[in-house]
Amino acid sequence: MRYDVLVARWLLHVDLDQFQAAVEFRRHRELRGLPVIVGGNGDPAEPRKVVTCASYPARSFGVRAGMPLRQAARLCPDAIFLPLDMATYEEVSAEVMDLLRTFPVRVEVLGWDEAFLAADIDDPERLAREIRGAITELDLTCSIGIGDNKLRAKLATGFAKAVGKGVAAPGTGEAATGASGSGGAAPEPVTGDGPVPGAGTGIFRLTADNWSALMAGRPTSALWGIGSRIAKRLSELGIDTVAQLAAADRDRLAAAFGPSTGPYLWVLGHGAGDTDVVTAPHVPVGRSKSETFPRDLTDRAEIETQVARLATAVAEEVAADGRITTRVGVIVRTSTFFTRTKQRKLPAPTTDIAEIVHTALEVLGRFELDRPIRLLGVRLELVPLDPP
DNA sequence: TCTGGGGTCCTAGGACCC
DNA sequence: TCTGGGGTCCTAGGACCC
Repeated sequence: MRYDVLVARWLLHVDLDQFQAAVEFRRHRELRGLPVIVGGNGDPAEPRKVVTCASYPARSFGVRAGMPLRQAARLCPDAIFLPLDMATYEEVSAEVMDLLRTFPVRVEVLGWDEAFLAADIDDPERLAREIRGAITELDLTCSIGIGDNKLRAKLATGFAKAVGKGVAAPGTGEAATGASGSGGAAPEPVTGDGPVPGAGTGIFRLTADNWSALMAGRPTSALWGIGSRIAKRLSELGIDTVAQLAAADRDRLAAAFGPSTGPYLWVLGHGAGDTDVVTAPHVPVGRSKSETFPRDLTDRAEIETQVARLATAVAEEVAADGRITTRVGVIVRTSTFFTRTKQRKLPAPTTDIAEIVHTALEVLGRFELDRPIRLLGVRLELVPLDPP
């Protein structure tokens, strides 16, 4: 397979708005404009299930992705709760990606509701408007960030997202809630000098020209790749803003974060980044299956049964994909939310489901298992595919 | 009201070998 | 009864992202 890595003039980041909720609105038009919350089995009373996507009206009640469903139900008692429907989201996502590929761009799929596009054109805003129009035809909406690299295009989308609809601009402190379609509280995207012109209109351009003006004063966590932990460690070094990160000493960052991560953080501060758009389908390096149980497990036999079940399920999926397993890992999370992993390399790569299950149980046997267990998981690492 | 599920990549330490 | 340094493989954990 040939990789398209031609230098592109513009990078576009296309991000579907409130994706899972929007998919539900497509088939339940009567729900449009209502507070809809998608997550779990659609039962707000179910413990240990969380919000995957909340419609904008639901967000106005403070409902956020990653929040327990029961909490969402308290914040927004009149919300309509719907179960996750992975198969449909996957179908709609493929429909959107196929549509994007009809434009004169190269498409790199980033998730169900996101893609990077590389375009060699003169007027990226015009292209973005055309794409938004086409997406509307699918009964969906999207925001589009335009940048001179992927990082800036991705961050531009944050400025593009509609203000006041529960979606934060970059740097408003709403880093990674851990779910797609997540949006934070919605303060005005400001730099300190007031609102950003053009923000919230669905399309926004962020390049070297306006990088400093828009990003310098924002917290480091506004950057794609800096989460709360690294932001905190940077803060301990006296680095709180993007401008301070850009001005930081690279050797100092390397000493604090490692020879690869340190300099990478410095690069992020400058807004530099990749421009490669890889159109080749993604080949996963591993596959896992995990489950948080409604009630903690304490019975050893039950724990073993569940691990065997998860191992069987994930091994069958891997086998169906024609992939070969090299390592078997087990994840155990206790009721205290302590998470531990152990893994073992197989003597030889295998497709044998019984051997994988047996190994998972062997790995499980190395855990203490002296506390109630809330989650079990099995992860398989796979032999890389031969290059075509 | 406690905190989902599925991924990727990086770092660090110990074992082992030369 | 010593001592070094490099390279690679393996595991555990951390951090981030959708």
